[in-house]
This record gives sequence, C-alpha cells and structure tokens, in this order.
Amino acid sequence: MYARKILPNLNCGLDLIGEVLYGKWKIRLLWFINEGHQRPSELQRKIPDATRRVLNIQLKELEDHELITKKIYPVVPPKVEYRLTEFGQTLIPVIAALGNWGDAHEEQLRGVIKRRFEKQS
Amino acid sequence: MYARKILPNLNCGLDLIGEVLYGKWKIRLLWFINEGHQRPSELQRKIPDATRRVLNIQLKELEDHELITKKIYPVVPPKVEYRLTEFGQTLIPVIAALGNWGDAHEEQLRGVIKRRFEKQS
DNA sequence: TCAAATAGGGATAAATTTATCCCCTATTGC
DNA sequence: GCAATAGGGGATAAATTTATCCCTATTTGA
Repeated sequence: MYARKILPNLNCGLDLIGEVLYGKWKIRLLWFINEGHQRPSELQRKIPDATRRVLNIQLKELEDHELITKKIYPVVPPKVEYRLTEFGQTLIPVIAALGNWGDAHEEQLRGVIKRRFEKQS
Repeated sequence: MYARKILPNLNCGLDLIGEVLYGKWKIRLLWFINEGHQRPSELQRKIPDATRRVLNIQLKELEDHELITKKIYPVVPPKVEYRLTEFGQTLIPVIAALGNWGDAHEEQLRGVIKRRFEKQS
C-alpha cells in the first residue's frame, strides 16, 4: 500500500471513524462480509466494479484495523474466509444508517448528483 | 473543481451518500454549520487544519448537492452565511451516529490506526 | 498611509487513491 | 501437457483530491 507522508489528524470521533472507513470499497466489503459472503471470489462477484487487486488491498487494511479477520485454510486450491470481528460488528448499525439515508433520499440524491456532474462537464 | 473523467457508479444508497459525503472536510463543515457556525471565517477557525481555499471548494460542493445554502449579504466588508437545508438537516443524525461510534471506540481506534501507521513507515 | 478583517479565485504542485498489466503457486481433470 | 480453479503480489500509470502560492476588492481603525 501507499505509505502516507502526512499523518492524519485524529481530533475527534469523526476523524477516527473516517480513518478506518475511507476507501472506495471498504464499507461494501464490511457489509457483504456481514451478509455471509466471506470468500474473496464471492466478494469479487458482489463487487464487480473493483479489481481483485484493490479488494485485496482494502481487505488488508480492514484487517489491520481489526474490523475483520482472515482465515487461510491450508488446502489446495486455496481457501480463505473473512469474518467480522466483534469490533467490526459494532459498525454494522452505523453502515446501515448510512445506507438507509441514501435509500430514503435516492431520488433527490440522483438528481443533485446528476446536475452537478453535468455542470462541470 | 476537478472535473471527473470517470462517472461514479451509483448502485445503492451507500454509493449515493458516499457521493455527497466524501471529501476530507465535508462532514465537519455540515456539523459546525449545524452548530451555528455559519460564516466562512468562523468555519475556518473551527477547522484550522484546512486552508480557506479547500473549505470554499467543499462548501460549494455541499451547496451544489443542496445540503446547504449560501446567503451573501451585499455589505462591506462582505458577509456570508451558510445554513443547512431541510435536506441537509436530515443528515445530522447520521453524522451523529458516525461520531458517536468513533467516540465510543476512541481508544481502540487510536491503537489500531497507530499500529498500522508504524508498520508502513 | 498601512494593517486588519472579510470573502474569494486561478494556476500549479504534491499527496493519495485506484486501476492496469502481467506474473506466480499448486492440484485436479481432461 | 494444458486449462481451470483459488488466492495472491509487484511495478507502474492514471485519476482524484488537497495543499500552496499569490492575487483581487473595500472599509474601519491606529
């Protein structure tokens, strides 16, 4: 992974959660793992827009942040399973709150996002 | 602002909320505006780590996404006030949920973030 | 007359994150 | 021997986001 040059400021709870949740696919990874899609190939199928490489990198970060665990079975072909830690599980309601807000305002959000996109192009 | 080349995928509520909330200072801006710090100079004082330039850019994005309004008073020296729209207000409980989770797990979070940081450097 | 306060923006550099490309391991079944 | 399956990683390019630097304008107060 890229090594940061500037250390982030961690003043408040918002900084802290941002630090572990920022990353294009992280929230979705947590969500799908929670739903029971534990193997890398499954996750890849659920998130086809991301390359395998990026998913691996973000999974590693989630693991470093102790939100998930990685279990490698010594079999061939290889088998790997990710699971939420207890700590990771506490994030699920928060992620649900984010998703619910997005769902509840879907129409309006699509509208404003679309308009802004057209303005700049 | 930078003009995106690749259009984001907006499949679900999580994508949609991500689109309006991503941005290093946006969440904090919404929070402080909600707390009554409505003028640019006040916001700058509350968020000294950000430059004025970046705050302006992110405020503009929040405005384009209809989460805040900007009122310019035709006086000298200039006076500007930002306020949450009704739509923006609906985000406050969600932001509170994020901040609360971060606060509740502050110690653990500082630990994992610190360790990961040391590993890579 | 000069500094401070208020609000703002263009151009460009630096940092950071994602994406692309290509390669590796080992076994099972043709 | 070759493809498929399952999981992974290095090197590098491209995209995107933030930061830096410097400039504009007006009025009040010292």
